[in-house]
Amino acid sequence: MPATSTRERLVTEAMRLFGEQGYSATSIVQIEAAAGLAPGSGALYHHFKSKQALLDAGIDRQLDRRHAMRDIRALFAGLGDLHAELTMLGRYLLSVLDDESQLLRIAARIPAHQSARLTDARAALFDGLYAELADWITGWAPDLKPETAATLGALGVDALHGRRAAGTAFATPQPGTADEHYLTEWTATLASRIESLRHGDGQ
Amino acid sequence: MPATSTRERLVTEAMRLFGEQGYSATSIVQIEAAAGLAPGSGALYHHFKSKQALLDAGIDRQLDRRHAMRDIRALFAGLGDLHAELTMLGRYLLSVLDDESQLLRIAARIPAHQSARLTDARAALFDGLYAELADWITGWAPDLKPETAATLGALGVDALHGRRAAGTAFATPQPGTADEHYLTEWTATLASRIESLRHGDGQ
DNA sequence: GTCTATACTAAGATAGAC
DNA sequence: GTCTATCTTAGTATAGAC
Repeated sequence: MPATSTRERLVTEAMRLFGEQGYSATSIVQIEAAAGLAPGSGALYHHFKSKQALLDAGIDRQLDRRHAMRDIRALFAGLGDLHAELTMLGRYLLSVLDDESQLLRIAARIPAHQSARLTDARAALFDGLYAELADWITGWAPDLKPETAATLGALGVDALHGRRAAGTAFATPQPGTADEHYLTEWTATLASRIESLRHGDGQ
Repeated sequence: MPATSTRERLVTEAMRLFGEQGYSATSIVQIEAAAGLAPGSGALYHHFKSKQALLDAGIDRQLDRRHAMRDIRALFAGLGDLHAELTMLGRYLLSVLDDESQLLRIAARIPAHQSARLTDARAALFDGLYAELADWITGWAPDLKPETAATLGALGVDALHGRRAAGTAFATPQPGTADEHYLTEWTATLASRIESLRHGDGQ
């Protein structure tokens, strides 16, 4: 990490501290200190108009990263095996949730009305993940009612998110020990439901 | 609601405001005003030593309520039909999450280290719900490895929690329109998995 | 761009009259 | 137990020297 700009360091440290302590509980002084500036000097304000503007910059940076990661999903289409593809899809969904865990942690702690940008970023993430799983399910059970596929997609993503939400309260990304067990059961459960829907179609 | 004590009103209003705005974003002045005391008077401090003590009292009150609700689960044991029992169990789990939504909302917004009592209350709730679903599953598939039952129990509860977590960011308890669809799919998915585990036992 | 110093505001908590 | 008034601390943000 050679020669990052002060502005960049401020965003990085601010988002880290927001994630650990919450937005309002993190002071400008702390952020300045963490970024290597003199704590208490208003040096931060030469880069950002306000604390809110700093948060907005952090959100935008995360959104940029999110866009840069698009179209990875195509990588594991076409294995031809429902169970194998679903396993990879589950792993992928979990990794996305981990990439976004900082933003999710911050969003979870801020009252919804306080930052529309943050609320929107969170909603867009989940809408995307719901749709991703639902689309994949539809590919394997084309005659499924769109509503059923959407609900099952939401259920699958919600389960993974719920799994992370407990650890999301803490700052540490959580050990992956039991992750594999969970993911195995997740795959088996969804696969079982999808299989039964493929035969009893129209549902 | 006749003649509630000032102390009781303070706890009620404080927990409501903590849930809506977060703990640190809610001021003593606001709480006093909401409870019908003169805003800015230290009148609150005749009932509670500090803001933290007020939160603790709110948590304890919720824990008391939780204990008072125990042993309802026995009500829907013994219908004899897996699908029917699971539907009722799902509805019950959702209702518990709704009863606890205020506390969960508050807990989600407070850094974990700031209130061990709150973190513990949250963990105890989920441990209880995980075990409740896992036990029921074990009743229908006795030969299941305890670990598998536990994982599937966690998955089921996590899915319901994830479903509520989106709405949990907001203060409103969320309309129940799509709840039935979700619960129907939840039941079908878990039932499908349990059925398959009953036959391919030992797993 | 970063520093020292400080203005301004709001919060948690206390003292003492009634 | 509740009030008015106030102490103390901490946070956001700004001004001006370097």
